[in-house]
Amino acid sequence: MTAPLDRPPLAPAGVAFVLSGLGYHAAQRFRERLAPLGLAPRHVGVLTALASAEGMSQHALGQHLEIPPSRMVALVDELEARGLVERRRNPADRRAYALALTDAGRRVLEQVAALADEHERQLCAALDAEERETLLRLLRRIAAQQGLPQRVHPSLAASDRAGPPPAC
Amino acid sequence: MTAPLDRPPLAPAGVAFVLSGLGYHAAQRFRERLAPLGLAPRHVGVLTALASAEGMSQHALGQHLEIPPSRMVALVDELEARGLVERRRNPADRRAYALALTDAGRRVLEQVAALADEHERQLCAALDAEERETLLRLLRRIAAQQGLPQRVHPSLAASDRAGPPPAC
DNA sequence: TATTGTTATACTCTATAACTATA
DNA sequence: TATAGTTATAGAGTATAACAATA
Repeated sequence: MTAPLDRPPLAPAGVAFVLSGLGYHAAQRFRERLAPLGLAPRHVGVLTALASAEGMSQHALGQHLEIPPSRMVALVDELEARGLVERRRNPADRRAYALALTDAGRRVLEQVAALADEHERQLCAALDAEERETLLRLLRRIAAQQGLPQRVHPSLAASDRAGPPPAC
Repeated sequence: MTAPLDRPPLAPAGVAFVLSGLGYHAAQRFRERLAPLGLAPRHVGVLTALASAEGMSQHALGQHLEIPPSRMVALVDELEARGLVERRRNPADRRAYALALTDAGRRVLEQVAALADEHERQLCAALDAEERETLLRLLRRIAAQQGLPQRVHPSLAASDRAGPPPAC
């Protein structure tokens, strides 16, 4: 038996709500840390994927990350303008580029890794090492069951977000 | 001592990354469940807050949720157009409205609650009841330490997100 | 005829600033 | 002079579709 309240009985926030709010918060803080490098989280997504797949074409990388071609153009333009990525012509197929990280790109990725470590530490400050491990294990179980890829952030596939023109 | 890899040694995703990805995922799935009602998550944020603060002015509600006035206009316009919220003139101060949920608004909130329950269940399908409790406890500890409000979703204050015009 | 990358265009969401009316 | 709400405008980010070059 529950006691009557003087306000409408709001259900306490569940896992989904807290997860969503905390995930948003984590992403924003990461975005702020990244800003001084002139990068947004989506750029890190591309750089990181590229680090594991040098020489991949723009199209293939976009497919891996679920980023449509037209968006890849702008993204790679930006990274190339910052000197972090190179578009090399592929002699075997002159339609496609072979994308490559530059040395500057690799250095920036190291900076990003350091900054991500600090981000992780700050975000988890409330938990001890064992609790962090427990949390990570539970989160990974959910992520796996929900079909999320391990290293690709789902927000990169922004197609389902704000809603594009409704496919006239 | 770690064995050499044939690929660049990518650090495994930490709490921050998994949290952010899973939070995004949870938000998207919630958005999809909401779509048939003609609502977006932001509308639910406003409706929920209003349920605990009937008669509040548009401005005050906006401050509580950290939503700027001009955005509140559009948001309340949309909710009013759907017949979920009423703008009542406040005789004591004719500049301000007293916002109120309509009966339809209350019914929709009940539908949303049911749908959120199902969402919660589906999202946590990988965990048993005890694990869910553990997860929720850990997430709440982090949320509290990070200064997040308990019932207000941080994405409602979208000011820090994509970046508005840079305050010329 | 299919594929890689590009451009043109349109749409959503947002914030800032100027404005109206009340106080 | 300050406050509640509104409107006008501009910018960031995205997707679709038409297009060019190459296969």
